[in-house]
Amino acid sequence: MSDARPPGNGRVTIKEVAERAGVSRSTSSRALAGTGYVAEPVRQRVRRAAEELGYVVDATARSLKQRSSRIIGVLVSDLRNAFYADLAYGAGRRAREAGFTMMLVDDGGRADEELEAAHAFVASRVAGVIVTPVSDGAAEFLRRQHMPLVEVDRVFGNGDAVVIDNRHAARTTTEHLLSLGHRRIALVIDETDWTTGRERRQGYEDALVAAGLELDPELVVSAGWNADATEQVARSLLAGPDRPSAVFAANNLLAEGVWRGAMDLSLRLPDDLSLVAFDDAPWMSMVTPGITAVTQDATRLGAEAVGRLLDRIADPTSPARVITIPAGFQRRQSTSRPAS
Amino acid sequence: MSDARPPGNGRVTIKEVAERAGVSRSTSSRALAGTGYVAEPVRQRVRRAAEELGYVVDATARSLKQRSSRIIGVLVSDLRNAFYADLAYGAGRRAREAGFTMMLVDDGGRADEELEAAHAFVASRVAGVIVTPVSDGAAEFLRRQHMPLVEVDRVFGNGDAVVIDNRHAARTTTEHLLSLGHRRIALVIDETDWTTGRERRQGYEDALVAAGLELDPELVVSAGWNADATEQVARSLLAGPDRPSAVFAANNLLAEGVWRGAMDLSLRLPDDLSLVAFDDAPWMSMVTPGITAVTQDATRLGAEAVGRLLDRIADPTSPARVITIPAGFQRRQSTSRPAS
DNA sequence: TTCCGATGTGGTATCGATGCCACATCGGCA
DNA sequence: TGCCGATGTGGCATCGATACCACATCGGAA
Repeated sequence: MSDARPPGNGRVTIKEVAERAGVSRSTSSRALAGTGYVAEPVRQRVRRAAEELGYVVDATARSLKQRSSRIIGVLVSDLRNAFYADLAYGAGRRAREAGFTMMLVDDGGRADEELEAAHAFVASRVAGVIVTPVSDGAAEFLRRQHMPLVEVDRVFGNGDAVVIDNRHAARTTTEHLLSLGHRRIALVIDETDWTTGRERRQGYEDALVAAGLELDPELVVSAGWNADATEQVARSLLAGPDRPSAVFAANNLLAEGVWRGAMDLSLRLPDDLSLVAFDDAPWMSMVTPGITAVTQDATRLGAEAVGRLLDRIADPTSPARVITIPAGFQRRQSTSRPAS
Repeated sequence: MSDARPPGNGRVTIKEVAERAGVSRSTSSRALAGTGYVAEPVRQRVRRAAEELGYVVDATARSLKQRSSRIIGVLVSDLRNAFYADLAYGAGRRAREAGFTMMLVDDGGRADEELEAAHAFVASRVAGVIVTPVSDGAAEFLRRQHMPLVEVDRVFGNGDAVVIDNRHAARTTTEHLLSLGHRRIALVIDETDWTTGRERRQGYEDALVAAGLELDPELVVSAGWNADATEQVARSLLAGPDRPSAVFAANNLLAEGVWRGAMDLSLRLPDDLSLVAFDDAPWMSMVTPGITAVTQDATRLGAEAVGRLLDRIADPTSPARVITIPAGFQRRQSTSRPAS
């Protein structure tokens, strides 16, 4: 308990613990790390000595010797977005359960910062990395460095990944609108270069095609990265007389933008417009009417990714796996049959 | 660029870089780290050799030798709460600007996990720690280990800290309600053992006392940790005939609970009840009517904390400082003069 | 010409933990 | 008595980067 700072520097080392416990350094190491044989009374003595001296193992020294740390790198696009925050939460919790700590970096959706973060992870000799990729640069770099890697939510490479069943969820959601009687259904989406967007768009098209409808390119609108920009896009989409009777927003930020745009135009949900969002957010259950949404368990996504990563670390040669997690569906009041 | 794995293990070391560049290890180290003299052409050559070999410095070895890493530990209570996520975002960004990486742990508001995380930080020899403390255990432990430390949002010790001006903000907020004509103003609060809650309560009382009102203990209601529990508490608070005409909810979760409780009872804002929240959240600007709120710049809070921490690391002996950040106020439609 | 300062060399120590090895004890069992 | 297995010792090497030292070089200034 007392803070002892015997030699030059300051921190207690295992050598002092060993001396205090009256054993050798080897034995202390075994007793503390729990590897190899140690008689119970000796283990007790060592542990007590460590406690009394306030000894804390030097993970940098241990990592150097063992050539890997007990740290997992997590790389997300935007912590301020609840989706990523939840994902990081799930990843961190699962990692801690397994005795790992999380090193978290927010790359702001920028490829250069993503690569820089990957570099930092390798430098820190993390045991593995979870990433919601924005380009293939980081993943490629990490693979070249033989770093265990799991992509989450989106996938660029052909390694391990954990994703939502985007296509299927988008299809059934679109079918929900169709079954209500909608025929002009707009899709507001950000980025179709990514698997996430591509799959969601594909699910949307699957449903329309299956219903025998023509695909109208004008109804697929791409919007930017924040709610403000989307609000503008939504206003022009919804302003005309031939506006769609329903909008499917492909993520929570887009949904917010569309919702605000609709408010600006004094459109009433669901009478004037049906709205459904991919990815639930707290506000969707609080506004009136509540917004129907596809729910993604981001926390689980993060946890599963870490789980897969731990398996990968344990067995570096097993074949790559893509884990698909089903999405949920939360029907609320923002969707109903079209007015006319 | 090509991945070279010459010797036994796998990773490229500085020795190989030195050989390829045709210089000594000392010189390579200086060239790459940018410390000490190196002639420009030599630096170029070394950098190029490192690039070609895909060399990445081993931070564990460097940290061991230098007895400190370029990592900052950040310890928050709940990443799923936007306040902490924003705070972590700000901290991470500021840290990265300074060339540090963030090691993030969510302790779930539990003292035991907090202590465990502090232990992990010390083990990793992080350069310093930011914490939103839930007990004094972790902070005390870190101080005993001579770990640079900054407390954020709440403060337990008497070291460095960065906090919101809670008392003043709570006072002016309460005065806002008083000036509208409210006399029975309830305060729904979680925890008054913490400085945050204590200060907010004090600000609330300051305003009432200054207005010459009696303090009614029945109007100060303590609620739990999540919105669901708060909802129940709010319902019993708001059910009676002598219910308060205004509620001041001391954080965003409490506000959500009170809001839901009011909805359950079909109370209309602001006619039947005025509601104001400490800590703005996205939904507050989206519901109708919008919720008046004290705004805290959590991102700035995190950034300032890291800034203070870096100063502390640079100068371990300077006196402790508490940095107070002003809160903002966002008037919306949930507050108006009482009905009768 | 001489000397200086800037630059670079190689070798060695260091950081703290761990792993390994040859060797020492010791109690108990055949 | 002899030998085994369990346990522990103490010394030394290792992980990779960095710090430091005594020396070497070399171009240019005095």
